[in-house]
Amino acid sequence: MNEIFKALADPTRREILRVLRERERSAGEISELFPLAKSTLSGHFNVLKAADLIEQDKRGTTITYRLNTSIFEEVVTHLFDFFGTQKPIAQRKES
Amino acid sequence: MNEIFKALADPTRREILRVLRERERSAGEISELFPLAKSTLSGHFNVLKAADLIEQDKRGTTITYRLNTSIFEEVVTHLFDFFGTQKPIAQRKES
DNA sequence: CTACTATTTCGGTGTTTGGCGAAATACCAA
DNA sequence: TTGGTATTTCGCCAAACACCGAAATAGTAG
Repeated sequence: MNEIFKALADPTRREILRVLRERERSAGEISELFPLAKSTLSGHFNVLKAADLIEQDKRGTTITYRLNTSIFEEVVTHLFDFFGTQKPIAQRKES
Repeated sequence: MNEIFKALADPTRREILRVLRERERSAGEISELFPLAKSTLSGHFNVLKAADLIEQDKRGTTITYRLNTSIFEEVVTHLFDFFGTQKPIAQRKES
């Protein structure tokens, strides 16, 4: 969960997710949309992958990235954990 | 929005939010729950305040923090913007 | 005013992060 | 194998971040 929030903290990575929302794209296609070095983008892909926010699949020398939408529910669930206005879901024993 | 995600990126800050979810607390009370210097926590409060995730109110020399739950909807809306599985909300002219 | 308590601000330190270009890897085609 | 394209990994650097303790601020009580 920590990795997800860390990944979402960077505006470039959020924009990558937005771009992938429309359709999957190769690393090269994505890099054309950003004024950043490919190596920099590659680093962002790694962070997003580690957070399980994107998935990759490779054909030939081309790597295609696609959004992992299933993670979305997890994030929302945790947000409820901070902000949910109803009574605690369960009594946490302390903290 | 950027400030919100940045604020949520740190585990200590997320834990502060969780603690404030139960009830509002003074800076001093919060600091007892964490193995960190008060000055460090104070820095975290500033970040959370800047992101509008918490509100403060001061009586005498005691400052009480409380969760701003209304921001929650905003965050979820933006998450939909990344992950929402339905058709694009609106055609963004480019990117 | 002095003393005390609650909290923040300041200056510093070590670590993490985002950026780059160059080199490495991987695959395909000639 | 040589060459070309797609992408990543590797140093490196500067900026941002989390943390601390000490000093400053602010309020209350004597």
